[in-house]
Amino acid sequence: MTREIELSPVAPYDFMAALAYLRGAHWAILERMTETAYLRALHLLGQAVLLELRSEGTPAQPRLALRVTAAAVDDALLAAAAAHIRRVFTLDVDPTPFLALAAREPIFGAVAQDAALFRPIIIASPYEALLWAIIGQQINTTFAATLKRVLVELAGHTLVIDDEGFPLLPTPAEVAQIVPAALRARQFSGQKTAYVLGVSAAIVAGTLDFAQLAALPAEDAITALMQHKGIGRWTAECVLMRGLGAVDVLPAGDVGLRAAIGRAYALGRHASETEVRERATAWAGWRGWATFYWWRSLQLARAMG
DNA sequence: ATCCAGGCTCCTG
DNA sequence: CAGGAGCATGGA
Repeated sequence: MTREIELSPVAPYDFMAALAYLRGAHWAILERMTETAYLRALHLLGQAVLLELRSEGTPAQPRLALRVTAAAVDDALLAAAAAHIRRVFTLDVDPTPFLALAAREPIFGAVAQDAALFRPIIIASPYEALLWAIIGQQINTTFAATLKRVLVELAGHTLVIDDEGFPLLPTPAEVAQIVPAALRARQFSGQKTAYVLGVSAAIVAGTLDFAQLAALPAEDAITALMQHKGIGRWTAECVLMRGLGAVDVLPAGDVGLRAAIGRAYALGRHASETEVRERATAWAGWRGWATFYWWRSLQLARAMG
């Protein structure tokens, strides 16, 4: 069964720019981008659902059409799907104050050049953001994408719609049941194996609860996340920023962020964590958004070869 | 081959 | 409390 709903982003909004970003994002292995559409299968309200998003407007007058396909699509599911897409694509956030910050500084202004048309994209769930952060610890993002695929292959299911298969991220319960040796045999280190299985079991047990964390001030949520083995400050900050959409969380120790800033400001080396924090005072209130555009500058550099 | 990747834990001093 | 080893693998 398929139903459709229309979404109106805060204008202006360029959906094609969002698609282009997603095509080059290593973490986006469950998303399928065609010329004009974004497709993604996920669990919503306990159901496996396929979302298909395409543009029906212009950047100046943006309108997006969302098709929701599942065994049964009631009003609640349709509303949940719309809310999900609005959150993931930050359709409801007015970027005006951020644009004012970016315009004050030529170098960052260039990095965030198209922020007027294209806003940060959030990972589909806090759990997926947490998996991506743990997997990505200390390894390059290409290899991290390989490991994420392994997790999906080992424990995930496939949603089949009209003879087409769409991979689903395994649930915490499904991941928690993976035998450690299976991950070790597929290039996971012993530590990553323990961390991924441990946090998944904690979610099943209820000792790690994203709904509770989302209600806390960012710094409290970071502290709470860091109580779990395998979650340091960087991982906690990534979960808030990429999974919960925290607009002002800055992973100042991040190697990629330090590299991007070092290069943009011609330091001839990585910026130090302290230097990142100092620069970031200029983006106060929007440091999470700033990080998104810095990271994307690395993605664009990669695409240039 | 060597160094570095969108780090974390544990152990020293 | 700061600093460093070990983890495991791939890409440049």
